[in-house]
Amino acid sequence: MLTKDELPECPVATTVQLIGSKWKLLIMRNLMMRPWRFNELKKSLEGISQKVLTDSLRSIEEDGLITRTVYPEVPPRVEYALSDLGETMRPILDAMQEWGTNYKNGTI
Amino acid sequence: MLTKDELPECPVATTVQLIGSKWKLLIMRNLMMRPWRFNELKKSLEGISQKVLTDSLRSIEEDGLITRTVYPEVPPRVEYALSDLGETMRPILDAMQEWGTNYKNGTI
DNA sequence: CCGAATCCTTTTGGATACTG
DNA sequence: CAGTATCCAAAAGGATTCGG
Repeated sequence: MLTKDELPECPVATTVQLIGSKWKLLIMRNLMMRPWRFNELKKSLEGISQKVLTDSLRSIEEDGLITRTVYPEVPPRVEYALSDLGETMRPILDAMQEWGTNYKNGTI
Repeated sequence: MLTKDELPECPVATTVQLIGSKWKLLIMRNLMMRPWRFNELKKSLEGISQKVLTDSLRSIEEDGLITRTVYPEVPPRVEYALSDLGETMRPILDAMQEWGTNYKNGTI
């Protein structure tokens, strides 16, 4: 979570600070559907390395956007899910999804 | 402008490909208000270097999101403005602005 | 004023090997 | 399965200089 003195003046800049990068946005897009396991995310996000995925997940977890649940099984199972805060970002992802759809359609 | 075979399947990925980076989003946020001059943008975007600003502007210009107009004066004046396509991204930036506002307010 | 070009540092990220 | 650790290559980014 960002502390108060790290928050930029502009609200957009605040948002950008949390999810203004390629992989974080794509991870959030996935988690908008349902919880995902680590390797599931890795397969889905074509081209991402394990390191980058781990780092990205840690970062947005620290920012309180997602939760990480470890199920003590063998083999281990770890699930990533949206937090309540992360859920509030849905309108942003929806807007991006709609724009991308129209763009590909040639509607715009 | 992206060609058809460069477009990813997911609409969000398409959008991310165009504006999924810190500075591009902040540039678009500014241009949502009105056209801006180069040095004006540079002053507004605290911490950006001339090179990064130039590169970012070229990139989103090539993608058709903004226009670049050179006024043949002395000293030269160059204005960057939203294209019609760029204008259609307003809902995305609006969603980010609203989220950032609520986040800073502690409303969420 | 608005860059392009160059050089150089810093950061990011991929590959691999290893672990509970 | 879900990581961590290490090393190294690639890319991004800063500083500076120069030009129309």
